[in-house]
Amino acid sequence: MSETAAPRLRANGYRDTWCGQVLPERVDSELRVAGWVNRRRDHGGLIFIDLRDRTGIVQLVFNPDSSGASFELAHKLRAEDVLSVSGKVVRRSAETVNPELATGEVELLVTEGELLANAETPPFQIEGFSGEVGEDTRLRYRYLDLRREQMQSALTLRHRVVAAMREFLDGDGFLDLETPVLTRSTPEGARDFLVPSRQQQGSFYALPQSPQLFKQLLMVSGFERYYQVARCFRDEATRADRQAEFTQLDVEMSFVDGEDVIEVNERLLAHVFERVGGPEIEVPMQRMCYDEAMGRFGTDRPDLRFGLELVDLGDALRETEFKVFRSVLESGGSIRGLNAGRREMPRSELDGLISRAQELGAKGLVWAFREGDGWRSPTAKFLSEAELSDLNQRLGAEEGDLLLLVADKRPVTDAVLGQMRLDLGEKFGLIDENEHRLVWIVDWPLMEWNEEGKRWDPLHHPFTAPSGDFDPDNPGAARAQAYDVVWNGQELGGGSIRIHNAETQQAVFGALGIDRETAEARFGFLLEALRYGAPPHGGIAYGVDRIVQRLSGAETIRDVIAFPKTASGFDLLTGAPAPVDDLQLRELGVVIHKPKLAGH
RNA sequence: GGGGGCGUAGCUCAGCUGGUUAGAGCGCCGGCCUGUCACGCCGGAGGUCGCGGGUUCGAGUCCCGUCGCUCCCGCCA
Repeated sequence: MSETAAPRLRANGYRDTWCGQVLPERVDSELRVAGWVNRRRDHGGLIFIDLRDRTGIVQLVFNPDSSGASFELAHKLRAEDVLSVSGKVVRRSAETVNPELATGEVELLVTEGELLANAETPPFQIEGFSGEVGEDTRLRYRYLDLRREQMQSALTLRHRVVAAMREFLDGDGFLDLETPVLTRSTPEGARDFLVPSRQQQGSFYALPQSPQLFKQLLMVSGFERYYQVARCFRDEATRADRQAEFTQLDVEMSFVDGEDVIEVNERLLAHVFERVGGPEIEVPMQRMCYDEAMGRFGTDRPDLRFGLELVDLGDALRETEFKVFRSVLESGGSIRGLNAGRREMPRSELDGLISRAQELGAKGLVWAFREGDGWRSPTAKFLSEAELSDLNQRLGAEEGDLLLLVADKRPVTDAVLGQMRLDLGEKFGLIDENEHRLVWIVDWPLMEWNEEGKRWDPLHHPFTAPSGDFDPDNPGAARAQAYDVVWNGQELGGGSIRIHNAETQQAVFGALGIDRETAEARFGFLLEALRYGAPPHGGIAYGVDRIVQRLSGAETIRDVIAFPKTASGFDLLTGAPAPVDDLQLRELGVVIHKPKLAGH
């Protein structure tokens, strides 16, 4: 259970030793331990209690001869009662050693015991139950769920990760500085959590989506190297790897270029992984251009542990008679595909792939098995022999290989095939869980065209510095001084060099469709600060929860957060969010038009 | 906002094509038990089948609505 050495204990009336430290070298010594009753085995004339604290479990033995009055106590003990006992450490006879237990060679022969607290029967068994308790029950009684060894380990690991981050940054001259949690709403990006102001009725604070602007201001202020373990808030739907409230390691440095930031961060990651027993990191880490990542994997966070790479097929179909492909190519779209390898797949599963492709935004999916020089596929009859043979060649198809093709606008083909590649990689067991691939994604576009909104959106955020001069008339051509670090297909962190002069910042705002007045109203303080001597600066932000999730092997981010919320944002333990009384609302000047009572 | 899955004892689940008294394992309670470690043995209690409505002679089962949990899509600069 222990992830760190237990701290020294001052001997007191309750205990002088941790449960996990009742080890063979203590045989014959008298000691006192305290903890929770993990399990009791009452044999009538002999009672065994497994006593648990955060360091582990030790077996207590009560018998009428040596335990005296505490024998009667032991008989009444129930699961999760809190107990302090003293006694003598004795070696177990060879046949009663429990090799499953770190303390299994010894046991504590109890002479005195004190019941510190009675426990009601817990709603679920803390230990010794092989099934998986439903998550809502776990969250409703999270303080009990957290007693489980798995959760103790996860949160201890989380502590160690954050401690290692601090240790590294402290040693490298970074200052841990705090920034406000009550801040200003910026309507771009994710929805803000708003906090009504009592003193300025009708006005609202917003909880920060990140400390981005404040850390830039700290650079203007000359702190040069800053970090913060910062709680961030986004009022968006949650996912297995997303919570509305999450923790970020936020880092910013002055007088640096992208290489400097990457160098520091490679050392940071190597240090953290080394400290917590994560996979070894080779420095310098692999780098991949954004365009290459999109081209080969259809995503800006590629999982490099397996192949199934995407292939451009448009050139093989320039002259095609197949109307579907033809119209896509004529309207500037792309045809891309991947070779899933030699797979048997019944028709029902192939239909499932089509549904999945449609769910991901494709209009359809072409599947085919290479057969001779051609295809076995419903689509084969629409394509010429030459085209089929060319496609087979481009996809590296061998006899029987399953080929998947999507025709659409480039972002759609990438998104669909990129996700299907991951689905298939998992389905076919192509991912070696022991392999770890970290990669920097570099050379990003600064902006991408938002077809729906008919405007340019930043790929990172509007404060990212362009590479070289920025041409406001051709924003799509601009590249960004940005870098994301990706681990096995998950983004651990992302950052950039920031714009450090007001003119460039204005020009970028302009290209993003934020006019001068709006920019002044929302970001005037930043533009102003940039005019007072801002050093070149940049940094990065890491998703702490995701890093810990990965390191612990947890299925969801919720398993490494002490008190997470459900998918719909409820805290099942406290009942938040909850209605407030009218007086509070009146003081805030808030009027509720449609009171929606929580169904909790 | 949309789609899928789930909701039956404290927990994890089974419950067929609608049918008579809704089951199992664990836990819990009582008894017995001096070497167990998922202790064992005997006995027992425990159910608003999420909630509301409908169909039916009859609903855990079918239909509609609703609430909750979860996964996915949208969203997440």
